[in-house]
Amino acid sequence: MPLSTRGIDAQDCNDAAPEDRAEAGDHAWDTLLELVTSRPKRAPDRKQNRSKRTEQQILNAALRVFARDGISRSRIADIAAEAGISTSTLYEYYKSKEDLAYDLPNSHLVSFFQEYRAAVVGKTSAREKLLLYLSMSADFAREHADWGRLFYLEIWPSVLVSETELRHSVDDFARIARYLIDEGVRQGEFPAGRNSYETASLLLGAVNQVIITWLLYRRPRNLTKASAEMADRVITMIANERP
Amino acid sequence: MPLSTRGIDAQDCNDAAPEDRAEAGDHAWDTLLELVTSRPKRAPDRKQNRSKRTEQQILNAALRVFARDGISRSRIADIAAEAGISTSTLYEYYKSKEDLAYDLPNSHLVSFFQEYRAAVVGKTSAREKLLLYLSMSADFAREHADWGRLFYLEIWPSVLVSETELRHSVDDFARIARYLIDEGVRQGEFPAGRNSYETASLLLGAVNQVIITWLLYRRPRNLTKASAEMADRVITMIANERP
DNA sequence: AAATAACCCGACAAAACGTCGAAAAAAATT
DNA sequence: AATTTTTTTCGACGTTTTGTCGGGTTATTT
Repeated sequence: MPLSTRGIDAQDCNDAAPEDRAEAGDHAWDTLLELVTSRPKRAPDRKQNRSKRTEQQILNAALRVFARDGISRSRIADIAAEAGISTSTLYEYYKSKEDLAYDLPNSHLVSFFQEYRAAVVGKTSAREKLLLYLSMSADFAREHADWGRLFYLEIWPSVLVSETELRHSVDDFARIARYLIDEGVRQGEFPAGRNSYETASLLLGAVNQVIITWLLYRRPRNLTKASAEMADRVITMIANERP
Repeated sequence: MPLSTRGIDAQDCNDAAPEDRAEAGDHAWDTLLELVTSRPKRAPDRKQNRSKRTEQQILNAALRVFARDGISRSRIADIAAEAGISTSTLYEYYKSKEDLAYDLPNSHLVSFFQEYRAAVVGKTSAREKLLLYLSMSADFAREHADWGRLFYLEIWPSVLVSETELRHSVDDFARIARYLIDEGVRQGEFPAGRNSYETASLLLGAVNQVIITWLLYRRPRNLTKASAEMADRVITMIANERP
């Protein structure tokens, strides 16, 4: 649980000190990080502690079962049993399997953004920030492989994701990459003249491909090394690209 | 229906004329193309024409319904109704919805390989072949958008694909890219010293990302142009990479 | 044209999903 | 601390979807 309750304070500095130093106090960057780490949780309307515990049990159980069987083969009854509750209780918390599946990855995703936010402090160049971002995203999937399988292999590419709340967090994922690419161009680390949207697709597509292959086949063996290499390689290519 | 019945003749040239010209008559390349265009169809044991028609109706209906509702929300009964048959008849052909969903993309995929095989004749450099391959893959998804949604957004990344027959065709997809990269290195078009597996991930990941984004959001508007640009850009980067 | 094989469907069984009202537990009120 | 009220849980039950089976229909073979 990194960073915890930083929610409010970064936002209301909007009208406060408008620093003019170009490098260090990057306003838009802070705002973006604040945004992605504070997407509101759905349905926080439970009163008793017992409920929070039950909800957590459901989430843990669902993650295990989904990762093991895939969403389509998983049964609500199995998840409820694994969570130690009755199926009807589960329906008190989520109105359907789909609802559960598409809410589930949210908390992990926010955790990832929080971890990144904490780790990126001190990095100055856009290139460093970008490399860290991509490396950390792969490492996060490795450390939370059950979540990774669910998110990268079932949720992210799904047609259904565009109808859910999760969509915003997914969009944030690309938004950060795009922001850093633009920043790199402004600071002269990357050549100008390219569509940053396309460049972001290139970067994310390449790294995600490595992650997905690892999640499916556990190859290459060392994901941390492979993804960092890939990220570094592609970033270098982009930096050296003739405009 | 491109190329139609070229199945057999290319195979029995295995023991025939072993041409030594390095460029034109590339044996391994022909063999690979032959392999990917002739993956055996599952369950060809139907005798009557009536059955072939019924099976085709099922496939067409399933493609429409899956693309419209997503696999998980689609109902067998809907597909059967759309195909103009009873549900129990559908079960004569496919033992489950999953079975149907994972067999469905096969024929289109083979068609794509066949179209590519026909179009690549005459291209000599590995770079040209690779560019054509990636461009055509995007264009094929655009022309068969229903199939594209099913294949790229639901089947390919799925955990379940690794258990199905379709896996082989999916593997073929990457194998061709890898082959062409290796060929490019041999012919000096690309610098040596890189893992061709990694380079293939980079290429496919980048282009697929463009395709997926288009399938989900219809952006960028012109997929043909965007994917060709992306492919060309990445191939150029790889060609210019310092070893 | 009779026999055999292939194909199709209605009726039924099984499994999974989802709802509801009442019981149990916790919190609030008196 | 007994009560009322609110929150949470669960078993019983209805609905939807999946999957099976035997017999009837159509095509093919002899």
